[in-house]
Amino acid sequence: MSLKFAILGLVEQQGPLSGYDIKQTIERSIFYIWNVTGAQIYNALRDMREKGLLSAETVAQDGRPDKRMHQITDAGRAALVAEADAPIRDEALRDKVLLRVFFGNQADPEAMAREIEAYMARIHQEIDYLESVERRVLANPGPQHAARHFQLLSLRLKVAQLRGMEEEFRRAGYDLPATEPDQSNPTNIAKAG
Amino acid sequence: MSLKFAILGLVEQQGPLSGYDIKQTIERSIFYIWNVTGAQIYNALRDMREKGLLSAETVAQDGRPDKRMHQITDAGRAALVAEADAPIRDEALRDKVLLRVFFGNQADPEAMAREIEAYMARIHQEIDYLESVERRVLANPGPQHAARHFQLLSLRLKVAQLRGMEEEFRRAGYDLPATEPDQSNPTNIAKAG
DNA sequence: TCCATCATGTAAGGTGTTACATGATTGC
DNA sequence: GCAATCATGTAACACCTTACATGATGGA
Repeated sequence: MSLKFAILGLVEQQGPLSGYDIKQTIERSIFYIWNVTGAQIYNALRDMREKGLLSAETVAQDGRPDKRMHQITDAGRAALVAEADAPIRDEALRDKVLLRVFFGNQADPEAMAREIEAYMARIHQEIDYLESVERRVLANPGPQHAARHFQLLSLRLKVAQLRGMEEEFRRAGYDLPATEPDQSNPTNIAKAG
Repeated sequence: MSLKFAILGLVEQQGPLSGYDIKQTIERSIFYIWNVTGAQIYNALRDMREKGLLSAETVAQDGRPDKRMHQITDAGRAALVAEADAPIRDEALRDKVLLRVFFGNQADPEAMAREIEAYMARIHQEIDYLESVERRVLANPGPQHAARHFQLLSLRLKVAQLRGMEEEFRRAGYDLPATEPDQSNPTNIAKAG
């Protein structure tokens, strides 16, 4: 349901979108929360059209392939609000990185330390990048108060998690490897995996 | 692979275990990292027996059903070490709670605030509980230095994430609802969902 | 010439969730 | 008498990943 919830939310907020647009939008907005592949989106869209949550219109373009622009329907809006109003459940925990840390004694000790430090470097870059996203959101006012509030909150929650981990790794004696900062094209944790 | 990695790690460290034992062990040790159902474990065990990663022996008991005790094989140990030595990849992000926060503007504002505060209360209890686990681990020395180091590290990383979120919710103006502390049977985030 | 971008999809396989089924013992 | 604990499993479905397939345009 979560992927469909995300798609409904994005289509509701950003007008008509193609599958391709949705992929791009996710990579610009909720990449730090929810990761998707193209195949997943096209499958979800077919399903949602069949269930009447979205309506689609094929648009011909010249020099480019046709695209199917999706709009949210009344049923879709109802499904979106129903999900948004449902109680927040604690999600099933599944953290591969923490699992690897837990069984870190099974690995070669020096290799493990290097892996952890490389991971710290990626966390560090991800924090920098999310903060640049935050500044961008703040710089662009726009009228939707509530949408911005929750968008910023989720962003800051994610940053807070990452910062917490970074500090904890430091406390345990691990160090960031020295690197020159690269502002132009920050490695994106969401993409790298 | 992660579930199988976890099972290999536990069977390696805790000697022969039945499917039921593995479930109990997970609930006592890595519940905050990896959540499983019984069905999943029995399916994984069948698979791993067929692939020769585990060997099993059926043990008859009186007054209780038979059980199949599993031991790690050489092939299993090789698979465990191979996974442990593989590079740590950034996992595919999938956080239902942050997704709900991101689209929080689609919900009723007061209901949303209540949901968030209820969630904060669960985070708070989870932190308390994980800290009690940490104290238990510290109180019980045992000879396995490396195992303990990584176990404590993963525990503290998780606590650091939760603390980070708690602070961030507070900064955003959300408050923990007042409750009397219940030490006897802390609500377990891993289980509640 | 080759790669990236735009644009949509199928197919196969892996993983996870939920519901169901069985059946004895122990404690309230 | 009923619920919980011990113990194992199947079946159906939902969801995610990976690989494959097509094909035009525009820039280095």
